Amino acid sequence: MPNLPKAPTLNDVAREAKVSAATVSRFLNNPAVVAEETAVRIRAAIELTGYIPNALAGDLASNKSRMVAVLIPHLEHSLFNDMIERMVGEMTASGNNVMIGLTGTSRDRTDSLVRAALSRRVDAIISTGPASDLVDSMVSRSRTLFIQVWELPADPIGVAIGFSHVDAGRDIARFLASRGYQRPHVVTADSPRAQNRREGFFTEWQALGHAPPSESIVDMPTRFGHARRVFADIRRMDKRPDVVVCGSDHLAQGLIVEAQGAGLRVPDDLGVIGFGNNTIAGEMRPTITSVDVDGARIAREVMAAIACHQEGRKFPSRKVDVGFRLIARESV
Amino acid sequence: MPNLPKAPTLNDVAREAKVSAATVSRFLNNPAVVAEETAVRIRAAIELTGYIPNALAGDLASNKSRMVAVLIPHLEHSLFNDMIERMVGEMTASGNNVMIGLTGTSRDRTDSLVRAALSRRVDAIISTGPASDLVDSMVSRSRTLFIQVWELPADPIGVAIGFSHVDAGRDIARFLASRGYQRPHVVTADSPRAQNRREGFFTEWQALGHAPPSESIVDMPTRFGHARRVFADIRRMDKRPDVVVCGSDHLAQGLIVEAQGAGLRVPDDLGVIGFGNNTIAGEMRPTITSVDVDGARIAREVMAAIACHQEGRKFPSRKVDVGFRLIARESV
DNA sequence: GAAAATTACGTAAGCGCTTGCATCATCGCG
DNA sequence: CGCGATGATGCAAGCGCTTACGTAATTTTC
Repeated sequence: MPNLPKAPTLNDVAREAKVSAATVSRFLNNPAVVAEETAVRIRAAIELTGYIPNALAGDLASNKSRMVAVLIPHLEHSLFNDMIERMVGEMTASGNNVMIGLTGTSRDRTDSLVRAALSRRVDAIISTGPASDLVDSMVSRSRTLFIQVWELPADPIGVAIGFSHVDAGRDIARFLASRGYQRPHVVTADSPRAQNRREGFFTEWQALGHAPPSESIVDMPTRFGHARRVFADIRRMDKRPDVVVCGSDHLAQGLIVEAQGAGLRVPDDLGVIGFGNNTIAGEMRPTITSVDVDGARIAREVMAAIACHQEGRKFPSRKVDVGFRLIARESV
Repeated sequence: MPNLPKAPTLNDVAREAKVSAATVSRFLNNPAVVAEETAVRIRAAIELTGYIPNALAGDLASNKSRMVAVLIPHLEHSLFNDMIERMVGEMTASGNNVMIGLTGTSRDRTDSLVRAALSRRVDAIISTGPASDLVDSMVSRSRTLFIQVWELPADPIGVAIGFSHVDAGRDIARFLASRGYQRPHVVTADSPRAQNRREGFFTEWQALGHAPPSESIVDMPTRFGHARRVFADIRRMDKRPDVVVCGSDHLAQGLIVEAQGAGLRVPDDLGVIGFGNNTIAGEMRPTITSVDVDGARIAREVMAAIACHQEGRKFPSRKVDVGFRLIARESV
């Protein structure tokens, strides 16, 4: 850290270019409005001074931030990484910066991250988690757009872009029943979404005339490493399940490894179904049957919602159901 | 979006609490300096108005931002996620917000993300990638601390916290030689770090009197899915390798799956060694021999460097070598 | 009990930008 | 040729905070 004099400001550039600060500002934000010869001088001055605009000042003055906050539970083993990666990429491309927050499963942490985001006057907060009343009240007093993704709450705070996890659970149940499975074992993580899928599955499975499935609970996030314990649970049971319903493809992968390690063949001796359609689902041997969620679509809708919001228009719908697709592969 | 009147400001709170704005500001930044009875009134006023400080204004006035930018190539399949997750967690805990940037492998993207970060006057930029001259010049004119992690450039721009990838490659070579392997196959990604490890491996392997290893090149990031092609490469060779050196544990995992799928036993028929000591390395069957990098240590050092910088002290060293540990497990 | 130190708070000058309004040429057009 | 448009720029008032400095009241010290 050399002992720098002080970062050049708009005024320094203006003086150098022999124009007013206002003109430089206009040049920066909308080059078309300044005369070409002036623009040339300004460009030279910027080059010469090494000027980098102070976004803090700019955002304060213009009352907008071109920043978006993304709140997710985890980075490692996250079902959302693919979608997040897309969103972050597109946001950056459209000139927004992304502030990231890891909420874990703690409500307090979420609250304080929302507060921090609001404090920086982000244009939007994208959240994968449930929102507390506090979040609701903070957000609704603000000018920030709150976007919930990967689920569809009954009455979203701002905009929700996702799908019904209950329906996903239901469809998995139907699918397994159609394949003739008799004794599914359901692995559920301690998250609202996973609970919803479980509920959808259990309800439908029993509606189809079966006995309630056996189940295991794992903590968040649903990882590869949980497989060992889950598999042990299964081996200990009197009536062995014939298929395992997993909350993520990584867990499914783990189960396949465990099963094979124990000499079982997948799917012949034990079926395994994942969730999220992670790229590994199609790459594993056997390939993993999974539920695909169109992360790219979600990202696009999110971008559209943000664009609307930034331009002052209102996003057409408060809820966008992007659906899901069950992808049958080899593991079931 | 209700048509809100306008967010409450410090002045609104001050008026409500019947004190000056300065006092409220002091209360917010250093509660100890205001009298308790005043504090009570201020708290009530904040509660009543639903005031959320405007960090944009605060940061501008105080010329600090309590924001840190983290630049990584990818979110999916990243070797760094574990470290990043830790860092983000600690930063948030210490009151810093994190801006995230995905650089991919593009230098331009990196440059513009650095510019964006500087524009927001972040306190520090943490980067896992190589830094261009442009980055160097932008950063060194600024008051922002540039921290390179996971590697140790000869002459870091700011502070570097990492280890020698050449040494890691060398140690892997020694280890495999000591285990009696004869024909390693090296899988290298198109990244500077991976190249360094490759170089270290090749140099040492040949110094030990062996013929140069065979190799495959994969693109970034080094994923599970690359295994299929790499394994095909291997099967096509006249003299089959007896061990595969992978750039990540995910790739190693993929190779194990492929090898087993082809009826080979790991490690008896083919050894596999990973890199990064991801949690799956210890959970896979067989468990994966890998190189552990102490992400927690890196995160701590990063935090320390940032703390120093924010408090105006200088960080004791420009380079911190956190080393690495080869962890022998079952796959080799 | 007076001087010195301390505590609690207000005043006001910025921080570096944006933007509505005013100004002044220049230009088209009847 | 005169006048409203149009275009390019400057002026100056903020945006919502922080903080050096100053002041008045209270406490300490000898």
